Amino acid sequence: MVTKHLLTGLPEDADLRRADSLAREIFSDVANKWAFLIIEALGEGTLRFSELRKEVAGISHKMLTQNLRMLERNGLIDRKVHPTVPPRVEYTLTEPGRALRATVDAICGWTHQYLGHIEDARRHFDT
Amino acid sequence: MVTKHLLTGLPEDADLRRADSLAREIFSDVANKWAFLIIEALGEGTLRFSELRKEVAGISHKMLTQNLRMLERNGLIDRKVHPTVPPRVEYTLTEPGRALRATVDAICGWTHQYLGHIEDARRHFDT
DNA sequence: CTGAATCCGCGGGGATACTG
DNA sequence: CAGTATCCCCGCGGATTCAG
Repeated sequence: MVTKHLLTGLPEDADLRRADSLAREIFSDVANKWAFLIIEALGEGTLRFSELRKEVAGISHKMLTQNLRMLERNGLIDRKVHPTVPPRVEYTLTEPGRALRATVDAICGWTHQYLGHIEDARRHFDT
Repeated sequence: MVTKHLLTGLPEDADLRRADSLAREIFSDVANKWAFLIIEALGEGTLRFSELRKEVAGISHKMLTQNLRMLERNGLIDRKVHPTVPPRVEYTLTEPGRALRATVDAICGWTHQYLGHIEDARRHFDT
């Protein structure tokens, strides 16, 4: 089955192996907290660079640009430059980006839902 | 609204702020590729340390133990030690862990679904 | 304001050796 | 086999500077 091997297994077929390695690469790109937080911050709206910087608490200038480039390259966000001075650049989620945001939302929901369980588990573990 | 501030914002209320910082911490722990790949590998079943090592391609001994400890501490996996020699340790997802796995599955599905879009976006970007 | 480039310190993470 | 501890190096990522 394909899904079984999509990210962790070792498919025999050359095509599957190629698709798998690509999926792995995308997964490694996208499955990091900064990318998720940026996607979450964008939501349904549009934000400028400096707004994102404020919205995503704790992110550095460099990490923000780096992740924005990555997300743009993978087609998750749309980057619109207004040729004004000073420049104004607006970022928006594309359709694939919004689709991924749904799953990031799910993770946020999960975190929210299990906060109590996790606190308990931690207290129990730290002894 | 709570969810708006759950991960990115700055709530005014002290309780919310505390919950938020905790949520952030959990999010930072859990939202990394190795944790996801381990969760995905465990799936519905039970795996030993050495089996996980094989299943999660490319993970090092150290990263595996480190992430397993973290996941155990947060109550996402159950660690069962069989007092035999040689030792036998089995890992299984707990209920919260399985709940999170559903969302990780969603990300895998997303990756699969948008592979084509992403390839195209990349080709277009790399010019 | 956005963002590329450079410098650099610190810690992530690999390899290895050792215990139970 | 599972897990901890130690060493060590490379690269992530922060701070700063310069450009458009």
